[in-house]
Amino acid sequence: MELFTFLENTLSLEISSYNHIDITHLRSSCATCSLRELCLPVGLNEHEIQVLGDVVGHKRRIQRGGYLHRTGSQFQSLFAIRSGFLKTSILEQDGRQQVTGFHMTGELLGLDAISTEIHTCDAIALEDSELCEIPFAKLEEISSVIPLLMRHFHKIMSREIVRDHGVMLLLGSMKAEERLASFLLNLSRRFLMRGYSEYNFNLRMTREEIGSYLGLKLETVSRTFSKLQDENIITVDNKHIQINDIARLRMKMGNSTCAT
Amino acid sequence: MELFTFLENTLSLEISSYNHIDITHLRSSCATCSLRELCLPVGLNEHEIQVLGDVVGHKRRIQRGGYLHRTGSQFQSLFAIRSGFLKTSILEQDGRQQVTGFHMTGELLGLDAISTEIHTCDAIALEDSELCEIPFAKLEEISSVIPLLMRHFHKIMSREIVRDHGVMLLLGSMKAEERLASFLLNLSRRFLMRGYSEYNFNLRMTREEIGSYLGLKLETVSRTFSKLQDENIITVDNKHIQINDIARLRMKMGNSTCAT
DNA sequence: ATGCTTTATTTATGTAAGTCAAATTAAATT
DNA sequence: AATTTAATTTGACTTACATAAATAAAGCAT
Repeated sequence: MELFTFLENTLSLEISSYNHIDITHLRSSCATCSLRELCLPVGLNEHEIQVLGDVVGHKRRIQRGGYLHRTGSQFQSLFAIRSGFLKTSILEQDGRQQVTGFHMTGELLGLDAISTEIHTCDAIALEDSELCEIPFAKLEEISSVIPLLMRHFHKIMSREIVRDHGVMLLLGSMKAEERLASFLLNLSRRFLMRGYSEYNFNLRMTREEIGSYLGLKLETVSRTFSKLQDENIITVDNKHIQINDIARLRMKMGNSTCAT
Repeated sequence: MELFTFLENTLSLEISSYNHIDITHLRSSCATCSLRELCLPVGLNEHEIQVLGDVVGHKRRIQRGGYLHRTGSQFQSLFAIRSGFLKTSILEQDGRQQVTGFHMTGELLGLDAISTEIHTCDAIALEDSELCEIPFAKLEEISSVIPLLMRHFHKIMSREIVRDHGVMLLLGSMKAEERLASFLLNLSRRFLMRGYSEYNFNLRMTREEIGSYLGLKLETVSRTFSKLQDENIITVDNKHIQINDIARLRMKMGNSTCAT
């Protein structure tokens, strides 16, 4: 039951009506992580869950700093994050780099590679991580016979598009302070959804990686952190962030037009 | 046969091996536009094409300035652009706006709305446009029985994610001149793929809309156009663009590190 | 511990792009 | 064709962020 609560938070979906599904036996298996994202919230029956269980492949461990996949490598599987924290980034010929996302437990990696069956980004673990491999061909096969699974998978892809559009808005029209406020509030919410504190957390990434994601230089990230700290909105201790006044942090994000 | 060439260009896919499919009878029907994007390149058989034809709903005309859909409205269908030119943009409470894309013939709109079944952006015609409605529920239904269609649809969604990541790179790390060069080259390629001149085309959007898409102010867009014109790389006559030296334009885009 | 490397902070200075304002041109409307 | 409205261009000025360089702290191995 606790897991249901967790899932409701993580996925922002109503699953209370699916209490009849016994998922306790899945807890300890690798299937759990992918099922969280892929199957559970959509109310499959016992049989369907079992079918889906078969899709989930090997568990994979990646050490901090290790690559899950590199740009240009062949795509075969999606990866569901069971635990840990990863970044994805694209690298241009000229050395220009852009972090395209930070990813945590329950999220799905590899959606960009479906297009050409070649990975378009590097996925690097920012802390030791565990992933479940989901062979994509199998997933598609099974989607054909479990409509709700297909539907849910489409929603996951669509959600990624919506997220990207949000980042485009951020990069296209926000100032440094607003970007950082958005970023912190986004992390805060995601930690909360996973049962961690929304006010106290450790950043897994460097200032440079934050900067790359937000379209800022690391110095600007650092300076902006300091500024928010001076205003007693947050407390920064190296990688540890404490949000002291989430309301004011939200205001920082909200009205760019008012901000001077 | 000419249509095949067109499709190969448009979709960057090899369809020459599917010459056995007779698609001439589809030409004049509304189905054509959606089939272009959805079905043809993946080599369906006659029967499958017919099944797919049933998915395609009404043709819809939107006048210049008209809305295809608004943020917050209920999602039911994807729309394939049969002709015309549209923009999509998201609008925040505080008035901040971001153009998330410009869309032309053969492209598919509405993917972002699958997630919540509510449109997350406005879609506005920048010139009189014709669209084919594709009820999404039907599309999913049929995907179940035509694996190649499902596969292709997934690739389309994935391609949108890849595109968005490209825009994130642009917004996150390029200078005004590089952004505009990228933008023009992107348009150029897309016009070429549709059989139009790659060196001469008319912009359908205003400087302000370009600026919104590229994270720049309209004055900066205008100034940068003028600068590229001074260097004889392009000729700008209001909305008409002529690319005089595509190689140098590519260089403008390429090496941000070298550019001073 | 000790040094060595990476990461983070801080300050001063420079620059690309934003802002404001005004003139010009094009497009829409009557 | 006349009038209004919107779009574009250009110049002068300001600012937010980048760049650069020096310092400090943290992580990691020896």
